[in-house]
Amino acid sequence: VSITSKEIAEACGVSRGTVDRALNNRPGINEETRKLILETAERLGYRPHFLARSLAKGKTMSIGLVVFDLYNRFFAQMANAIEAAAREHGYFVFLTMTDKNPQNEKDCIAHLVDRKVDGIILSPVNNSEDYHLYLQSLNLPLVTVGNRLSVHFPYIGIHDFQAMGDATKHILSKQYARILYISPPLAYEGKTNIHAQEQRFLGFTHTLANAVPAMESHVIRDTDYTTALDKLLLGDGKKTAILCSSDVFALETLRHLKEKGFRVPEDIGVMGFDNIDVLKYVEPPLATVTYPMEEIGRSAFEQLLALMEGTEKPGDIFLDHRVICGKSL
Amino acid sequence: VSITSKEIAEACGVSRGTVDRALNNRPGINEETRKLILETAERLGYRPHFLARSLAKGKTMSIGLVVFDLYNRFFAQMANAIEAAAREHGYFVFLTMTDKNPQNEKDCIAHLVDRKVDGIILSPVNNSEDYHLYLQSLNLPLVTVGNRLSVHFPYIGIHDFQAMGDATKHILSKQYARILYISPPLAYEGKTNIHAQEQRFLGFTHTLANAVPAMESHVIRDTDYTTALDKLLLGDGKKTAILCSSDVFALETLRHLKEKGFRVPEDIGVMGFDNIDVLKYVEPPLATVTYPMEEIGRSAFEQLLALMEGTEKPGDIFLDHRVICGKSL
DNA sequence: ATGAAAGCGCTAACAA
DNA sequence: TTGTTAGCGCTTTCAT
Repeated sequence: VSITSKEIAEACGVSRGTVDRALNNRPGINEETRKLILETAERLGYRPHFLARSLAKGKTMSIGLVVFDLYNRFFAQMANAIEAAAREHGYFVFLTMTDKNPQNEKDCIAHLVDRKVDGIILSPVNNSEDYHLYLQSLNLPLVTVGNRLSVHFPYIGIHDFQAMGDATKHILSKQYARILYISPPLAYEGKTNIHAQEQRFLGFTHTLANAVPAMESHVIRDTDYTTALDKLLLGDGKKTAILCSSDVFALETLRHLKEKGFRVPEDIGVMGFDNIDVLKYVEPPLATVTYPMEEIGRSAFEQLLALMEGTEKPGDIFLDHRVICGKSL
Repeated sequence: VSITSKEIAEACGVSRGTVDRALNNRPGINEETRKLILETAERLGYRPHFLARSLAKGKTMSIGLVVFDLYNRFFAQMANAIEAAAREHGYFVFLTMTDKNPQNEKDCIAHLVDRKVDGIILSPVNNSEDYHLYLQSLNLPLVTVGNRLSVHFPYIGIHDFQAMGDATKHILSKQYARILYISPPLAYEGKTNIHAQEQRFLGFTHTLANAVPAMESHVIRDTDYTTALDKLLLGDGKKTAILCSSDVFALETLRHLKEKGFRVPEDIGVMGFDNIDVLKYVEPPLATVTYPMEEIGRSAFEQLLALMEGTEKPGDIFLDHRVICGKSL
């Protein structure tokens, strides 16, 4: 049904080689013939066959994106930026999702490799030694986001350690008597990749350890963290701030506190992390840490591009973060 | 670097044809040879070359997804569901975004066609007569979501007309003296596809026209709708309900009202539409209309699959919606 | 049951 | 400047 370069060749009375030269403006061809060929191609509505070209050149001009899911605002926004950057450069994006399931991630990667993508942007949930040996063995340009995997793959993100440290300092600067840190359960510790969350946690403990004067603190990593929270809030009327390792926890905490009749910030302070876009509709404005999600996406693609083109040796990129005060502290 | 079927053939001392028969369990091959070939393939770590297969078979096992962007919760959730459904069936998804720009949409479609996707799920922003003639001329399986395009392409969604009618009735059943309808500006009317929004609007006006007793109403379609809103809320103390054509408007309205010192629902009622997932963190719980976004995604893929496989004649699918009362009315 | 050969549509190296 | 040829890796038809 569709026009091939061979038909153009016949229509112009030249060879396919010549047609190819004209179509891809390669040297070694008469201007006249080139014009003729280009015109006929136009007239016939010629469209190059991508698969055939890819097969011949060994490049597909497509990349794979592997994320947890798109319910997560971070991934949705980042994917958005990646797609935009990619298409600007002629690349298309295969979207795949793992639902945080390590096996799914392996399958996704395997499929993307089978489809001969030119590169992969991965938000890893896997973490084992074997795993990144496997990835290296693929010999495929790959950059990571969301969670660090190993020094062998560029990582684009922020300094989570410092960022959470800054958040902690921000709370320390206020008049609180104790601080609770809420973080996802570590049930999967060691099994799945939670590098970013770990860094945040370390940033918190490190900053707190050096705080003068020292401040009382508790860490909640239970799956059912609201129950754990209730227990801690019972009894003494110590002025408490709750620092959450991500906005989603902070929002749920906020909701939970309201239900329990606590006022924020009068009775209890709450701070999140990520500055997801829905915060603008939440009352009171949540204190949080912001960073450019779109830019992470864009940079990730650009680093991948550098790897794919082999022009420069790409490394990690750390973007700036900033504390947003809000009115919840 | 990678093993081809030819190498397997040589290793087994058979022809490529035989290898193919074994690999794709086709009839006409000795069980012994098949086993031998399968084992060698396994041993050598053979992986079929997707591009080559696609080129030969004319099928790529990939589909294109064309949406506005992923900031929109509807698209993010739907894309999530589509990817899951697709991969379950062995299809991969090319993600492309239009930013509501008609030209971008055309480019996206053109690129997807060039890449020989087997089908497309489109959330159209274009609307012209020429346009769907063009799409038809592609002769490619295509289903639409988000906005209806033409009767020639299956549409998966809800009955927006009835749904907004139900929302209107819900408000009518409460003790309000007037109702304001907030909808996106119609600056683009006729230029871009706003079918869903139109249906909602019609559902509103139709229901209101038949209301007994009649109720005062105003429609706000200004770009700067908060200013328009302020004007209407000045003066008479008529008990007012604000019905928004989507949750995002409702959330912004909510925020605006709070700033102005209005209490919701005591002073003014607010209702949204879509039940986006962030509503669970908003205070007061917003009255809205809910419908299964994931199911739309899944159904869209299934309809597309039916089209691609040519098994059955797919048609439109309308999923159920439901009013959620919330506490904002 | 197996092999041979012709494609799918494009690219690239080598001749002319 | 142009044509020829040999791939890219897999599928499929037709012989054997």
